[in-house]
Amino acid sequence: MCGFRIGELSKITGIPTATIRYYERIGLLPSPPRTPNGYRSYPATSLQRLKEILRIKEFGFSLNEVVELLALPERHGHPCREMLGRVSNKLKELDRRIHELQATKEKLADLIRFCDASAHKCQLLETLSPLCIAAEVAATNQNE
Amino acid sequence: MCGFRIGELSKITGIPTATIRYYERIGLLPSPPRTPNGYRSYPATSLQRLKEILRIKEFGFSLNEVVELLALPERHGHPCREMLGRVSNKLKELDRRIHELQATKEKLADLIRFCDASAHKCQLLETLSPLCIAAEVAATNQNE
DNA sequence: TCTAAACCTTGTAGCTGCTTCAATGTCAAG
DNA sequence: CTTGACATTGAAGCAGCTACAAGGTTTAGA
Repeated sequence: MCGFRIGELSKITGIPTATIRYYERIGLLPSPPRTPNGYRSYPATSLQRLKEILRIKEFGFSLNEVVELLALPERHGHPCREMLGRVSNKLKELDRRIHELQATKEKLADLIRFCDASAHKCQLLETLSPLCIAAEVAATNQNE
Repeated sequence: MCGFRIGELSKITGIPTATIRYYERIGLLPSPPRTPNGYRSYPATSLQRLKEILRIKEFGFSLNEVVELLALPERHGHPCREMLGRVSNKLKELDRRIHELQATKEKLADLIRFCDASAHKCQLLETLSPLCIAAEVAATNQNE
């Protein structure tokens, strides 16, 4: 009848104990009963819950979204339809973020290409830093 | 000789006044002199500085990294080499994050495909939520 | 029996990059 | 003289943890 201690749960799931307590604090994981000495004593359902949380997080959902998704079947009349909507929205959001990062990455890559091309002037410093010392740049380019 | 007021700087750069004050607080933007009534009176160099900050941020650098990059020419003996190193690291970091997001996105897309394929069972709910109500799922799939 | 280690507890503060709020002060126009 | 648009400060809030500090408990070993 003795449940898991927080450290055991942590070892099984790989979630740090501080994080498990944090999940409890924000209402993501129900407060477990305590042993007489005050230690948390988790039932097997807590382990299940933590695994579900991990799984949903892997799909890119925030903790708030995890709370909502886990509550869907109870709260919502049409959980699957609702779920599908949320998943497609998340997919679009991931797409947006990927495109943003790619745009940023290409700008940065361009910067490096320009820097290599113009050996007499460091485009990196020119663009990212206001005070480019030309001599230093030349020396650096020789060394590379 | 009267400099910019914070609101003017904000309009020019598009950075909210609260954010400009925040940049000052964290040492990213030097504290400007004050007018007799206590208002900040920014010289033109502050405007330049804010524009530089914006530019570097656009390349995916954090504010801490912005501080470091802007200080490179003064602090470092070989600013261009150093800059090149930081830029390549940032490029790798962006790449990592893009791949992570793409992996997440593909997992999510797979989930949707499975859900569509198996009309009798909602894979979304099965995977993301522990209590899948089969009847509800069937009804939802009909409605779509 | 004593001690040291490995647990557990709580509360608090830190991280990033802001945003928002409250309470107040200043200044120009109508 | 009031109204509105500006400015000031300090503090709190967001996400998702992480890392303390200062203590209590339990267990193994000498």
